[in-house]
Amino acid sequence: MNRAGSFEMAKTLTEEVYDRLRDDIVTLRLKPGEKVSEERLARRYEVSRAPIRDAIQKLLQEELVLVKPQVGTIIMPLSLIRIKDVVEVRMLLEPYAAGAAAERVTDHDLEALDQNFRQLEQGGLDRNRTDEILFVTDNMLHQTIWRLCGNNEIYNVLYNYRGLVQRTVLAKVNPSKRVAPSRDEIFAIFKALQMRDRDAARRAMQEHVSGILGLIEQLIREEDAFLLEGVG
Amino acid sequence: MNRAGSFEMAKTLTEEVYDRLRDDIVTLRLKPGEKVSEERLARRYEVSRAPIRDAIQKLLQEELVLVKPQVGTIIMPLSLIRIKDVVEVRMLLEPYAAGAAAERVTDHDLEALDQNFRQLEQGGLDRNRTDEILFVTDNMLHQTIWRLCGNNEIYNVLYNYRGLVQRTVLAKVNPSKRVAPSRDEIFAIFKALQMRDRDAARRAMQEHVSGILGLIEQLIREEDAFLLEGVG
DNA sequence: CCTAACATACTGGTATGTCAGTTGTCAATC
DNA sequence: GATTGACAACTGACATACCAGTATGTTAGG
Repeated sequence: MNRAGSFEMAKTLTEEVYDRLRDDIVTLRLKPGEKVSEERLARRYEVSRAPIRDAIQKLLQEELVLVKPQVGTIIMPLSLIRIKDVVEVRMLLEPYAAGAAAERVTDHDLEALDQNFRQLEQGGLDRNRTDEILFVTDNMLHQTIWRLCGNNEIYNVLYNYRGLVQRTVLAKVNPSKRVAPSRDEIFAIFKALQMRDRDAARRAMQEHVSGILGLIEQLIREEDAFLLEGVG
Repeated sequence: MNRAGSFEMAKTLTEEVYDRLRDDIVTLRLKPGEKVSEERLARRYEVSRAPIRDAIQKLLQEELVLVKPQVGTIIMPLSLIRIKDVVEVRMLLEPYAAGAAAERVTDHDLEALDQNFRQLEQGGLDRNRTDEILFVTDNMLHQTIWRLCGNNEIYNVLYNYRGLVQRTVLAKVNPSKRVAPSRDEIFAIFKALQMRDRDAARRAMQEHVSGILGLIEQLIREEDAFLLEGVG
């Protein structure tokens, strides 16, 4: 059911609601901690409460919402600790996945990635556009690796996390700080894939996720400092 | 919402149905590939279709069932390939978890585990009873480690897999083959926890999961051989 | 005997109504 | 002024009814 098949049959309302709701959450149109209700959502999306309930069940599984019976449903608050846990899992899985993918990547996959990287290199674009391409490229690289690693469970686990990470990045990360290192990191991964070098791919991915983990840890420190400041 | 809190409030019907349905699946009372229907299940458990649907959503997330719209719902067929993927993920996560747990385990946790291991050692029990205790002990050891590893996401991922693994073991594994090595393996893990030895715990767990992986791979080979035989 | 149109039974998807539990309000009470 | 408790508003849990899509058996036509 995962790993988007070439083209989908007609989506059910549940799926449609799920997609829209999920997008509203990860793009922060629905804010962390915000209270929603099945009925209001039903009116908002102009469907009945049934598909809303089903969609919320799926979001519950991704832990993007929190349901308290008889009280309400809230958008899962951001938790840097939780994101740190997620990134730690990625740290354990993704280097292996990258290594496996290096041995399985096809020319077609490499070509698709190469197009994005060429856009990145030519430069001359304004900052926002560069960041956007970087974001898309990074995403594509990761998802390509998940898909190619030959282990569908790894794909599932990592795929399910993508919303959480994306939401955190949008909410907390000042893009300007992180662009340069990130670009070098993912480029190194791409190069390793091109050379079908398992070890190099593993190391490059390890480096990359370490970078993300370091960023998260720094954010946690900043948050702690802010909280202490508030008290003092 | 995970990590069973000390005592639960009144369960919702959905939770109750989920528990019963899940148990019926992992104990093979509902057989892999068997077709079920929301309405029949509703009659069987004497509830309406609503809680059945919610429960099925949860089982869908664990991939214990497969839902085809307008066609039916079937119990997820056993797939050794899939289990192999699952065990590979465990191979990447559990050694780390065991190492982390070794540094966090409390005397209370050790005492609880020790009780089980003492039962195993004294012997003099019939085979079935020994296997049962071994099974329980193994389960407790793993879940203790997941809980103690300090990373809730690792816990969640591994916890979600427990049904799939259990079902496969029940369906495919001839217990007599596997008892002795498994006992030594988990005992080594326990010892490492007792000594709070991170590296030893990691290695012992690696060994243990390797053993399981080897078992699965052997089962796959046997299945292939059987299929080829059928053709020849 | 085969094929294709059709009738039928069954499925999950969806809409809607009801219910019991929770929460916040606000007046009665101390 | 603080505490309490009745009450109204709102929530998700659950029941029920209906719908549209799918599979399958049946039959008319060749």
